[in-house]
Amino acid sequence: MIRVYNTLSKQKEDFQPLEDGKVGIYLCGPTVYDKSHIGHMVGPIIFDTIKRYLKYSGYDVTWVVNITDVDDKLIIKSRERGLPMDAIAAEMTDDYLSNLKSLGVDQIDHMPRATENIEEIIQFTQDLIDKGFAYEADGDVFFDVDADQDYGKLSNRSADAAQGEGGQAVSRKKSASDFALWKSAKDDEPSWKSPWGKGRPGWHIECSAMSRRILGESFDIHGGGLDLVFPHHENELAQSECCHGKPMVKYWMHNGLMRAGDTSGKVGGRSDGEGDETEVQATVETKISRSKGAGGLSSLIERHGGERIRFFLLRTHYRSTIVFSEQGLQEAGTALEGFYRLFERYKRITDNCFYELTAAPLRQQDDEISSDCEFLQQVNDHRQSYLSHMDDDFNTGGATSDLFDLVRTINRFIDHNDLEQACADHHKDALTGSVQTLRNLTAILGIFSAAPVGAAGSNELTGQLMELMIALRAEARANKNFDIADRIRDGLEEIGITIEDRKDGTDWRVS
RNA sequence: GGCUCCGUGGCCAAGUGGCUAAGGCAGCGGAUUGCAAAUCCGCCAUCACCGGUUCGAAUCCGGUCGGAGCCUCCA
Repeated sequence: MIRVYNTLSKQKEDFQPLEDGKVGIYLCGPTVYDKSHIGHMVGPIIFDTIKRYLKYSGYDVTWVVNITDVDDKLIIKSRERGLPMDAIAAEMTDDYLSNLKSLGVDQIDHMPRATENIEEIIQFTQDLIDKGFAYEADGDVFFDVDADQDYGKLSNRSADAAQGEGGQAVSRKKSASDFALWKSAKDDEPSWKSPWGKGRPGWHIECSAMSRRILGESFDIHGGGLDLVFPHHENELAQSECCHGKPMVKYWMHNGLMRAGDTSGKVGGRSDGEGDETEVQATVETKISRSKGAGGLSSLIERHGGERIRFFLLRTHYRSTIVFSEQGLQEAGTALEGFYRLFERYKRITDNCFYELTAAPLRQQDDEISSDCEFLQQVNDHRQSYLSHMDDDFNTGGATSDLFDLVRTINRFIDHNDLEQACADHHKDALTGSVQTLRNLTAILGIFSAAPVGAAGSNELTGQLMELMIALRAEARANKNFDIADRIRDGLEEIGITIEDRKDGTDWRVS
């Protein structure tokens, strides 16, 4: 039984979708006014993993991530850069999508844009007016918080404690906590025709409208960053439930926020203030979106690779705060090396490529692996532990530790039976079975779908040169000329190539 | 001020009432190696502090200290 922490009830609940076997997930995506930073990727990566796990558990999952492409910030950006709003939105959406791709997020089924759902949004707003939960004021439409008895139940806030947006709108609102469903537009602002004049949607209404269109009036999971609980999700919930008279979402899931905690200055950074050297030493941790120099996600991906970043995020439970640091990323990379080494051993022994293995689509099929072989028994124990971690509110941190256990178990099996020397058929079968299990479990996390770049021969010329170097070194070693042999090895190490001697030959890799 | 959450070894991080407190990184010792690398084996914590509940708590309750988020745009 999968259990899920629900922000609404503040506790873990048994996961039971509204419709048997089917799951609808809506995740709040970005407002595309600027390039994405790593904090924007936490939600997509964890929900990508959650969807994979739910699929593996037998559910038919529909996952929606919206793109907010109309909003005050976009309008401001558009003025600053002298470009139309939709051009900026298109540029930033491309950036977002390419980041998702690099990080292996490929499970999204729908990515609706606010501007493509204006009709739906207007309809939704009209419904709320008709039902007495919203009112028009001078071209603006506001949600009437006082009309909603339940307002505040998600973020545990009373209506009057929840002061809405201020500014010019404030005078037209009946209550300070009322929020805009529709905003009237000035002449130079992007706008759409509506029953209340030209205008644009408010921030929250698009999610209510688009989730209804794609997932229905009630759906299973709504996700987003912890910072969206109030006001965004509180208001979405209010709109939808007042409009439909039934619960909008069964499980509200919120991921922890990422903070910058690095003093290296490259990606992390400090929150504010000028600060001299001594201050920089005292690491200031801040929410990424508020820290300076938080951008540069694409350069981060270039330097570390998407897999490392994904693994780094998945090693922590999704609800906890993640402190971002270069060091943490580096460590994640080192930890990943152990897997790569095992895949190489597997290839040497069986001549099969781990990355080409097809992951078992379903947990049930996978359950059938039982054996009286002690080794496979241990493999299965680790698998069971992995699954119970994932069942427990998608505890990817605990699950990854089972993966390390699994790797060690397999390595031990290879060592104890000297499989790299000679591998009998029954050993080969056992090894293959265990590696297949590893494939199945890592596929759920969305890692190891392809060989890491630069892990083997980067190009033909390098390969040929390395062959020559290794041959020369082998000759030196055969002649017990270890000074030369070591000089070659040390020299290569200096330029980032690691040499591994084994009984039947020498391997190399870019480290 | 109101509302949440967190504080586990040098660092990261599972565990949320009961076997000897997972795992990763770093470190140390050993096997292996010409020496390395890789791999394997072994070593390295009583859970911020104080008090309480309990036969029994890192895990529940109260307090103290420290940190974070939301209450304004925010993944």
